[in-house]
Amino acid sequence: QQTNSGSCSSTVTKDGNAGKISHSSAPRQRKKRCPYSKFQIRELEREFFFNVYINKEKRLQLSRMLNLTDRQVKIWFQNRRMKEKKLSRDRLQYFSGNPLL
Amino acid sequence: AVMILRSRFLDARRKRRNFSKQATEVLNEYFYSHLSNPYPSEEAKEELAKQCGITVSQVSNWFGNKRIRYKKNIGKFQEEANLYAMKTAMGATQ
DNA sequence: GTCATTTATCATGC
DNA sequence: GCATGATAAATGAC
Repeated sequence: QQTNSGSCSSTVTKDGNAGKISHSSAPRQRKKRCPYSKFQIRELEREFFFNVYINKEKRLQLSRMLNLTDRQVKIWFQNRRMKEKKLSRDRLQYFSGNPLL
Repeated sequence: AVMILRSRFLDARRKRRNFSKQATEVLNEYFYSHLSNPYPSEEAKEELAKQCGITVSQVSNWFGNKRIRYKKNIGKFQEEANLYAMKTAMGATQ
């Protein structure tokens, strides 16, 4: 597929909320979903294979290497664990209807 | 042999198939009759899944997609909403 | 931490 | 060409 182009690059620009103290009706919007690159996914999956739970040090290390925030890495592991659980459920259901076992 | 089953499993997961007309009918009936709170409980999801011949996850997916797409363009679903409102009204008076 | 969601994106059907 | 189902980021309840 395509590699991530400019719109999602999380290079240095963090949340652009510098200076604005406009409280009350602050329309701070939800962060736009930005699909990760193949390289990012590969590295995340590699670490997930070693340990499903990642510690703080490796998380910081990974986030720097992949140009992601530690929050993003943390959430990726949470979602990945949920995905693994669902995969297990689906496998069980699929093979329990035993087609050819 | 194991590899074949594994690949078949992966393919079955990825290939999308539209639900049957009856299944969509059942889901829409529930959705529009609970339009003020279209969040079926876990038990309701299981019942819907059984009626539709699909999994609970598929029911959750359907409601997730339906809620966001309805909210995003209510006008497009107005006709459909009226249809099912009429349908449930007919069922209630008989 | 889990887990049901929201939202955008992907992949397919037709 | 969009409609539709499934999946991938992101949030929030608990």
